[in-house]
Amino acid sequence: MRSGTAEVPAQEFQCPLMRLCSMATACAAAASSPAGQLVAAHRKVERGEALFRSGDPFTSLYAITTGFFKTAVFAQNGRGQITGFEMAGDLLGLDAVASGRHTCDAIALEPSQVCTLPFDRISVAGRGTQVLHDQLYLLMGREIVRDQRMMLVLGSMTAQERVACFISDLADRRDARGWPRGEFVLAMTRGDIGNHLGLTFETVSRALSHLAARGLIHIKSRRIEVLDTTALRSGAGATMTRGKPCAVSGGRQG
Amino acid sequence: MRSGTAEVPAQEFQCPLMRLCSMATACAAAASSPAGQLVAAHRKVERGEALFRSGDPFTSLYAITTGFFKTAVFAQNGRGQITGFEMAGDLLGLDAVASGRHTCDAIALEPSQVCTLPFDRISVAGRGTQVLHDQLYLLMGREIVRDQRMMLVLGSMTAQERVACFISDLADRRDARGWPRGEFVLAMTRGDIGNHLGLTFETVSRALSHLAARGLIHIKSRRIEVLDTTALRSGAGATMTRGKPCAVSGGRQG
DNA sequence: CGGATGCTTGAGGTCTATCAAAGCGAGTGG
DNA sequence: CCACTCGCTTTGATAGACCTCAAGCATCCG
Repeated sequence: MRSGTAEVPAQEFQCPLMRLCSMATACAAAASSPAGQLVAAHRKVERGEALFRSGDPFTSLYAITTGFFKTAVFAQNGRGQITGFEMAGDLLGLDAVASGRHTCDAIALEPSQVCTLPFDRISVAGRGTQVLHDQLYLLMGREIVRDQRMMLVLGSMTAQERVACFISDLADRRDARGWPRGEFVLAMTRGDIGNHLGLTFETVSRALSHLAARGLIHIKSRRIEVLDTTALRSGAGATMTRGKPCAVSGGRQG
Repeated sequence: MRSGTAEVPAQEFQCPLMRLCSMATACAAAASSPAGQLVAAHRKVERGEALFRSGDPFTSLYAITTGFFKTAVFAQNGRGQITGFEMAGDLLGLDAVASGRHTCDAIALEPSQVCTLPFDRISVAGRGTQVLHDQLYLLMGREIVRDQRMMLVLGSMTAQERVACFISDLADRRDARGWPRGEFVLAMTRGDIGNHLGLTFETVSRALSHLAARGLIHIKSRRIEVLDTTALRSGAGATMTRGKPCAVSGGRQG
């Protein structure tokens, strides 16, 4: 009920972490405490505003109900790396579980709305029931798998493959939410994409143009149309030199 | 015996996840079940052997007591990416929490020994106490932070910086275990390092040679001696063109 | 001792970064 | 409403970092 009041039914999520939310609510109810105590509040984040920043104390997890975020970690020298783009239905804040402080910035790319989930209360509520813990394990485990997949992209793919993967990943995530996967509008700049993929914005632009020239996608600035999902997903290897079946010596998998 | 491993008591851990182990034991005891039920068994893994492989069903977490592992994820096309090198005191298997199946291979680089922690039993044991859950959250959270830091390395550093970071990270991790951080023997090949860092083994070799020429380290094949920790850690930017304070446009925080 | 595997180093090619300029779009103010 | 500005995008030319190919050496092991 929590986020069911807004006006954009198509692109909005009732409660992105429905399971977690309802679990939490159920737990809270079971513990005879008001549900509102667990799912504290909805918070609006303006475009360009930070939901939290690296170094901020860890208070809550945030479930995105509407909008789009980017998360970025930073090195001492100031260099930054966008570790991911999160959309409605995604969870933000898991980076802070370990140290009690956030290790990345979360910045809204669009006017967004999140559902605040105070972590300590989740913990307390979960004490009675295993379900909540299981759900959190699942979410953290997914984050680990996602990050490792990203390492594969960054470590072993050419520019064009990275961009192709990026687009097809976005499409897949939209699909998983029941949104049209064929066409959409990018919420981030070429610069952001490039940073995320370890490329410059010019290279991203060129890669997109090239993918379009090959007929895999159609682009008009931020507007993307996916024409050949299969080719995109397969990495879209084109004039690739790299990409030998290679490696990881030592094991099998020659 | 290859790299001076075995029979060196200094390099061994009683139980790497001491906290988790003892917690588990305590919990089990509290639940009036034999402790041996939680920490099932110690298992030996030969050099080159897999502790588990991608696709294997998730049964346990593994705490390394002795030895060295590499973990690698694979793409459909067979390309692999080494996501990390794990040493005594590290935990293996968190990749499988989300899906119930392992998403990477874990291969021993040395004769190793692990402590098996059946996950379902941990869950059950944790039902009563929060401590065990907290410990697991901590460990998973650390994995997330580590992976994201690796994304920063892969996405924004030059070859030489990556190698410098790699070496200094190894040194730090040895230090954290009370081992001499100044000199050690690499358990992995140049090829493995290169794969992990998104480079070729030739480039790794050259980068190491260059770092040695600059006096930051001393190398003799696998034997490493760290001479200038500070310079190494600072990324060791040398003839770097990349690496402007740059980025992550969009938000502000120029 | 010979073979195998891994490491080093060199030469040349290629992908991607860098530098540069022009087109486009959206928001602003006159 | 239009000119203007500013940020984003596209595209080109050039340079540089890293990969590829290749040969020689070191180390390990049967």
